Amino acid sequence: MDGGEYTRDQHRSAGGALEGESPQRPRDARETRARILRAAGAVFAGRGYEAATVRDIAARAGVNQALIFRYFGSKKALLTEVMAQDGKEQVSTTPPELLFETALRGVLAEGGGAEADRLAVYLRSIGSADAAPETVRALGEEYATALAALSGAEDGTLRAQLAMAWLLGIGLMRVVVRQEPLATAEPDAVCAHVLAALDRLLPVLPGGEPGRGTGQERPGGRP
Amino acid sequence: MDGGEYTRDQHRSAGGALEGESPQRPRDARETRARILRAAGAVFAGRGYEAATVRDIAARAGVNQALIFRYFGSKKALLTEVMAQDGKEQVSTTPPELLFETALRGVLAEGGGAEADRLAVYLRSIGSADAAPETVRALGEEYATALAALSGAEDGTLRAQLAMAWLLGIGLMRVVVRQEPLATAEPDAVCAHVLAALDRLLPVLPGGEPGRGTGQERPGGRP
DNA sequence: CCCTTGTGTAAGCACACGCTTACAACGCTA
DNA sequence: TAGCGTTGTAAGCGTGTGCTTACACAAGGG
Repeated sequence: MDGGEYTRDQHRSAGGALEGESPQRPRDARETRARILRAAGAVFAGRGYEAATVRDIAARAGVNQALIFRYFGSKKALLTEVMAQDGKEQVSTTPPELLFETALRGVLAEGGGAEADRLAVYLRSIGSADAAPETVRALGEEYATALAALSGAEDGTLRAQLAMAWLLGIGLMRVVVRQEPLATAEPDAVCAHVLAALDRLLPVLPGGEPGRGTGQERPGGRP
Repeated sequence: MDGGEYTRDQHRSAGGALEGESPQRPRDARETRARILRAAGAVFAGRGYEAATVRDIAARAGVNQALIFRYFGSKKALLTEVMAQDGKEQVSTTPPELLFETALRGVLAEGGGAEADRLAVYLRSIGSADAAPETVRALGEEYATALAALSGAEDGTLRAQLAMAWLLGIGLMRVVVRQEPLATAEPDAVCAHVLAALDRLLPVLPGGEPGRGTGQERPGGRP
């Protein structure tokens, strides 16, 4: 399917420093590890955990597959490491009332940003691997508690998880089911609809009536 | 893991007509086919397509695995047939304005009803198998057009698909991620929240303010 | 009776997978 | 130079998979 990019020319790699870190060292374990991680992310995202093979990942990374086991121990451990990449960073660096919209826009962002890739890994691997559901649960818990905290309602956690479920579902429809018109709809349009609807669930989120484009109004408190 | 029910006593099967069709025929191809189909549904739902094995399904159905290939040709064809079971029936037999709530309640229904099983098959197999996304897309199209028809809005299809995405996401959270409290929340409570929120998206759906239980109000037109 | 057709079974083929092993090339210090 | 730990490689082991083959019964027709 995909052409054979990344066929690294053994040692003496040319000049093209591709991560902004120590360009052109011939036997660099850190670089190799990172390369494997990146390749694994792409392959897991494109095919799901079960369908992805260690040989594929090794080939894409341009390394021998034995290295994968030296560096990560097992295929499952590799998946875990791929999914654990930052992730919870966003929760702690984004103000809670913007968390949902930020995440939504991340889901809606086009074309293999690292973030969309990670979501695809979740979605495509979620059915198997049992590492995936666990990670989704853990990450989801962080998002949910952050969102629940700012809704004063008694069932705030439920409400927050319902919102997250919508996020996941939208990602599923766009990334793996690819159903039109949702798959290629304008992020702004989707965002407006979702935020408007969620106004009933989590009243503190920004975003009022549908069709307004980016939500910027209603910046402050709730009654 | 699961106890070995279904260890059919070869020929001379006892009396218990279990499908309401031609009880107790010793070598009944139709019955065997149906048994395989049922077993496949259960195994695919519990483990996802890739992780499920033909041997598992055969054992659960109490038949030789070679029969599976005689009757269905391949594992993938079996998946397709399992997912194609009725499905679109619901769309044509349910009045559009109740379609969403009916589907939602199906998703929320506890414990392996055939419907929840089929949803689990979708969700757990959606990442791989590429038969699954296709079927979800096809089925989703039917739901979406039915829902879109009753919303007069120009972007009715988008709105309908967003609603379906929520459905899928809620199913994912409950069935495969199993995140609490959503996983074991009261169907009525979830339903009320979702319908209330969707009132902004698809105004013709029943269901107004949250916390009311089943919605019955606002039966008619939109402005 | 044999022959054919439909249903069920035991055994195994070919292959791709995750993972391991034995070894070579390199960079470094002495 | 030799010694040593690190990084990379080629080859293959064991296993489980989807799927096939060759055969055993049952029933009907000549």
